[in-house]
Amino acid sequence: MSPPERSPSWTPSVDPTSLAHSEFLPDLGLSREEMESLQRELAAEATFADEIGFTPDDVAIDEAADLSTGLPSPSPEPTGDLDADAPVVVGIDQAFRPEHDEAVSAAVAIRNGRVIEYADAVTPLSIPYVPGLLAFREGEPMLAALEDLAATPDLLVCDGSGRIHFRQAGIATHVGVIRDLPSVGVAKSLLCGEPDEPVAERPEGWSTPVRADDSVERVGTTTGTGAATDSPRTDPPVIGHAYQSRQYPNSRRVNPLYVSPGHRVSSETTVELVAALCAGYKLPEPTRLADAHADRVKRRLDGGE
DNA sequence: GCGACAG
DNA sequence: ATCTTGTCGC
Repeated sequence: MSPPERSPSWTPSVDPTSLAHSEFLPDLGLSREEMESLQRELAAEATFADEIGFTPDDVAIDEAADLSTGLPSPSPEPTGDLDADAPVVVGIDQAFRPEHDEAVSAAVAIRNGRVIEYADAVTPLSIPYVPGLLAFREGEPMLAALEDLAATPDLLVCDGSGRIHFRQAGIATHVGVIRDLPSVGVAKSLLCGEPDEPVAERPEGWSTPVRADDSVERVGTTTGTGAATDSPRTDPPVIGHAYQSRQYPNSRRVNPLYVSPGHRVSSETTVELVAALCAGYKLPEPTRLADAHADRVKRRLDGGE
C-alpha cells in the first residue's frame, strides 16, 4: 500500500494498512482509543469539499444493468470516441464467509455506464464488527480489492458511511484518504447525526441534510471567524444527506439512503453523484454490481472446494 | 445504569 | 453482514 500522494505530511502513528494482521481490539497493537485517535487524524486529513475533475453528469448512468442473466461482461477497451478520458467510477462491496472468517471484496470499474473491469480479493478477518470501527474490519479487504484492479479510479463508491461517523471518519473516508481518491459513502441505515426533516415516505429524488448531533465530534476548520459578531450558536454542520433514491407509486416503504462525503467531495455533490449513479434501483449501479460480483465470487469459493 | 450504533 | 420461502403488490 502506497502512502497518500497528496498528503506527504500525514504520518499516522500506526500504519493503517497493516491492521488486518492484528487481532481483536484489546491486543491488536491498537487499543480502541488508538483506533479512535487514528480516525481523528484521518478526519483532519480528509477534505470535505469538491476536489474532483469531473461533474455528476460525467458519470451519470441511465441504464440499469440486467442482473437476471448474470453480470454484464467487462469491456476493458475504450469503445471509441468519447470513451477514452471519461471518469472511471469504482464501486466496492463485500460478502462474507462466516465459517472461514473471510471477507470477499469486490471492486467494479465503470466508465460511461459500462463495466470495464471486475476485481476481487479474499482477506482473513481480524476483528469483529464494532459500530464506529467498521473500517478496521473491512478497510483492508477493500484496499485489497482495489490493489487487484488495473483501472485507475476517479471516484470510489463505498458501502457504508463517510463523514456520517462519530469522528467524521467512516470507512469511505479511510479508503479515500489512504488512496487519496475522491470517495463517497453510501449507507442503508443511519449511524449517527440527525436529518433536518423526517425521512419517512418521501418521493424519489428527495433529500435532506443530516447534521451532526452530540455523538459527532467536531473537527476541521471553524466556519466562523471567531469574532464577537459571529452568531452565538450556529447550526450544527452538515455531515451528509438522506437521499430517497427509489420509491414505489403506492406502497411507499422504501427507506432512503444515507450518503456522505468520504474524501475530496462535498456533501451536496455527494448527493448529486449518487443520484447520477442510480438507474432505477435503490442502490447506485456501482454498488449493485460490486455486490453482485462479491456474491458471485463467494459462491465460486463455497462450491469450488 | 440505560441508550445506541455503518456492515 | 449472514441464516432463509414464500409472499404482497406494482
